[in-house]
Amino acid sequence: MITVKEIAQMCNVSASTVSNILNGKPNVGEETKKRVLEVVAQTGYQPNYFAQSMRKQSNRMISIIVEDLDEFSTAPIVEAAMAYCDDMGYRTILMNMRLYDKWKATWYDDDEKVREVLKPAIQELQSIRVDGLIYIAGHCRYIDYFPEQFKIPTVFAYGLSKDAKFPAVVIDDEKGGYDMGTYLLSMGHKRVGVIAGADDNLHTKARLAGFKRALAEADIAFDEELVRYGEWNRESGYREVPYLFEKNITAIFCMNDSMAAGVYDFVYERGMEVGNDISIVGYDNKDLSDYLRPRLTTNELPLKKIGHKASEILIGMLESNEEVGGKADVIKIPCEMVYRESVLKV
Amino acid sequence: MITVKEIAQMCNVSASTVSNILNGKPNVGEETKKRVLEVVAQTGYQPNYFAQSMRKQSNRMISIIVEDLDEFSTAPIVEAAMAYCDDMGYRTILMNMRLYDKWKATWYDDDEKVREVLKPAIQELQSIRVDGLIYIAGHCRYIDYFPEQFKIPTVFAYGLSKDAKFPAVVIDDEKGGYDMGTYLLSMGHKRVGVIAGADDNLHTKARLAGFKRALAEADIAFDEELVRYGEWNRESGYREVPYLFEKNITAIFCMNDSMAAGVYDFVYERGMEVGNDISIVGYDNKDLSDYLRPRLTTNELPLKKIGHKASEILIGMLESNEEVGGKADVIKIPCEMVYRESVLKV
DNA sequence: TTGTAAGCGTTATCAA
DNA sequence: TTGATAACGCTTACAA
Repeated sequence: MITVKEIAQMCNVSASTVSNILNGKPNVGEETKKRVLEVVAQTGYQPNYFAQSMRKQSNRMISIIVEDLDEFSTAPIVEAAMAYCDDMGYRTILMNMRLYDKWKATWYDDDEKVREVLKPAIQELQSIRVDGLIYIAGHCRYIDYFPEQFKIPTVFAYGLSKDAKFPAVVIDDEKGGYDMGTYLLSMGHKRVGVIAGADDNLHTKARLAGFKRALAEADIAFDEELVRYGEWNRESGYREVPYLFEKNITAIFCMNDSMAAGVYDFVYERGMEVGNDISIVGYDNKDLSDYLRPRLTTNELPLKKIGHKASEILIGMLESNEEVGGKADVIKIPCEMVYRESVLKV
Repeated sequence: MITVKEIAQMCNVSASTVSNILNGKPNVGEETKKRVLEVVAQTGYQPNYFAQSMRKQSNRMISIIVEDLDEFSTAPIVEAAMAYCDDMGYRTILMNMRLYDKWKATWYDDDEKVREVLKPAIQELQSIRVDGLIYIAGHCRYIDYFPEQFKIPTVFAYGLSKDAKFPAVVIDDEKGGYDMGTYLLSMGHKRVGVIAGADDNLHTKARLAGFKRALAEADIAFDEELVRYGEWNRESGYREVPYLFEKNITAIFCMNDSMAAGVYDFVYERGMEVGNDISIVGYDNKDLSDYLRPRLTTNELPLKKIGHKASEILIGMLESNEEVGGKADVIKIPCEMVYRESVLKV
């Protein structure tokens, strides 16, 4: 690989002159400048990034750690985060823990498993001397994998930090649940069943809280009997919906699109029609929601916004250089309702 | 940040001794070794990666350039490639050109646009002194964006290099078209319409060629009139299918799942039933194919395998250190048929 | 068994 | 306006 020294020799100047020119320093002769730039262009010379950052003691590098790149919510967040970092002149380095790929859902309750994978990743971060870290969770929860002494400026995205000193950017699930509730109410549905996710899940709790708030505002009593808990997948939607049908409901709020699809399966099997005999809404606005028939009304996850905001906060921290004292912010980004044809006005 | 020097001082030894211990060199006293390792553990010292690779003149780093991380086929390829690189002890650095995000489909015919984005990425590669590159295309075609003098060992994935010196790993589209053809024939369909992608697209051409081969083997004449060309999206499936219905076909081979979904839309509107009045197959096995009703028979893209193979080839090149002479291999990975309920046996 | 010194490629400082 | 020199943190050859 060609170096400054060689460029310098070829131009009959010193290495420092070449460096000065390349770094746009003032006080360089027009003549030499032209000559050097020409040679640089000809040779395709690129300064060695390692040498540069070692010397400068700064590398404008941000690491993005994801729990699984293949999880549906992750790639858009990453894409948006990278876009912003790029624009701000930061390099990004993506580390993929492949948690789902390795263990399906069995790591959820096993912090030790995650710590084991995260440890080498963190070591690498420290070894690379990244300026900051964006940790992108696969699903929302309190995350507590980082060692006490972890000091790299970090922002959490799509998940929360147990350690309150780290900022986090998450979905506004409460508002999402509230919006769904008000919408169903506005369409005249008074007995609304809910197929929630796991009952101790943060998404579940917040969406349910918002839903209750909507009911309360309309002076409708919340009935715990109308809530069933699934595992976010199609099968559990299919499995739980019969219990709801026994309760005389006219609409079902599924807390994600996959479970809604399971409900569609059941409704179809019974020869009924969604958006007619029963109204259904989902959550996420995954691709599939537009292919169900009738198309599913749902609440779109603001994934790109989350990625953007997280990197914005991180870079803000890096550039302001303020000591992160005490409790950091938790930013909640609202979802956006997508109205389609799965809800009947009654 | 703590350095070897400081560790050395704390242990009353020299920096080289610390380095030797950390790098598992022989001829170090058990006693000092223990002491040093202890201090290293206590301080959480991590060697500076930049200093290391500068000194060692090697960094075991592979870059992955993607045209768009958000394109459905990309993340799985990346995930698999990263997994293999990890296992082999290579760091990966992902660069996302965000071509679709920036320009939708308008860059397809505009090589200059792409070169403009690729150029800084390549400069960065060279600046980081990566050992190798995996270029992941957003869709299959001949790629010709790299400068003449580009010398970094490179493998293409999901796309081909115009410059024959670079190996490529792509889908075996010809076999995919053939498999679809034989399957439909085996189900008794003799007049099969085709909704293809853009007519100059490599996927289109190869899948059509395979399809023709299947027909030929069954002694059925290929009828150009039964082929319509779309733009890979739902709308074009919907738009093109009426022409096919005029031709008395009993089945339709859609060259991707999205166009198949458009055909479903049309069939549904006409009050007919897929898998009964008309048989339909797709291609890709995107999520949506499992949510259409009836579930869509399709051909699964071997994305993980492509990512794995591409990195395997690249690392093979790096470790064998052979000069890449002349023409490189193009590896074709077969798709896997996914049989569901959208085809009627006649 | 351990330590000294040199060098990887760059840039900042300071002197010419 | 330019150049010599030192330093970033690490590893390695060689000397002790």
